[in-house]
Amino acid sequence: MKLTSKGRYAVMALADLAKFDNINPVSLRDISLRQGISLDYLEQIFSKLRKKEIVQSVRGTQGGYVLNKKAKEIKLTNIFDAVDEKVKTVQCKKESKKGCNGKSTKCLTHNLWDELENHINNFFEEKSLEDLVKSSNERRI
Amino acid sequence: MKLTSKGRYAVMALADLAKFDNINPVSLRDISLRQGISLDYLEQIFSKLRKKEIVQSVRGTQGGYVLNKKAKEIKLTNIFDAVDEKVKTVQCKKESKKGCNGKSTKCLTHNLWDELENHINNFFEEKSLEDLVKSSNERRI
DNA sequence: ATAAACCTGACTAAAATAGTCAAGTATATA
DNA sequence: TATATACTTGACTATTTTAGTCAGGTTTAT
Repeated sequence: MKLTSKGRYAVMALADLAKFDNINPVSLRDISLRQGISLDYLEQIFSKLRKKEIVQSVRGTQGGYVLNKKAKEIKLTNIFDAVDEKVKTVQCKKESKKGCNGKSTKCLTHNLWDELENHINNFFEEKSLEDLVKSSNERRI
Repeated sequence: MKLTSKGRYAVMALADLAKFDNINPVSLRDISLRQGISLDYLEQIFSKLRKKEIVQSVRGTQGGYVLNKKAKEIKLTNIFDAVDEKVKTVQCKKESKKGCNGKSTKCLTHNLWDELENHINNFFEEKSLEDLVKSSNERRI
């Protein structure tokens, strides 16, 4: 099990955005340079973030992106969700495979995966962008 | 982020083994039939479990596998570890990329991934095979 | 003897990942 | 108004990972 770059990049980019988000929009080019992420790839990621209304775009020269909500209100779960990085464990019900068809022969570990999903998602739901930026500032002192 | 079949199968197979582990070894063929997992794939998985001393093999007719420790002592973390399914998030130190070389320009989210790893691993470290089998029995009543 | 079951390594099709590339459109500013 | 900056979109692709299969073994209870 691993976290993919897309999810990591999305969080890194937004943390960067949250940190430098004053009045002016932040360009992807700046984020690309600061975080070492390909500009083209960032564009794909921000396209998704915009569709889910996590960021707003400002076109033209001096344009860029701004957060669409307060950093406090943007939870990690929203970010991962936007870039299709939800935690998935099993889909037992898909086909009535041996040992798990949702009925009496429920698979031995069915509930385990549910628990695991909840456990991980709880983490993502508690953490906000603000938490990230704060803790990075604290470390700076 | 998703859990792979290899990890799931390992846990499912061991839960099955723990449940039917009396005196006689349990053959992979039985597990394969009960859990709907390819026999050949199970063999690959059990080869790893054996190398990490989670199970013991009994060769020959009437052979199979038995747990090498008590179900209570086998934690999920041991299982995932054995089949190379450890949770990995980032390896910032690998190359001194922009924004994270382990020094002052530590990447904004570095600590987040550490926290996440710990959070997930805690879950795996707390759960034992016995917990799985128990809860599946309780549900049966 | 022989069949059941473990054991090993090589191979592969399909999917996912991590991008690149190309061709735009919008707009602030000189 | 020319132009450079920056967003926008969609198609394409190389690489890696996953989830197995396949083909050959070896061991041992009966």
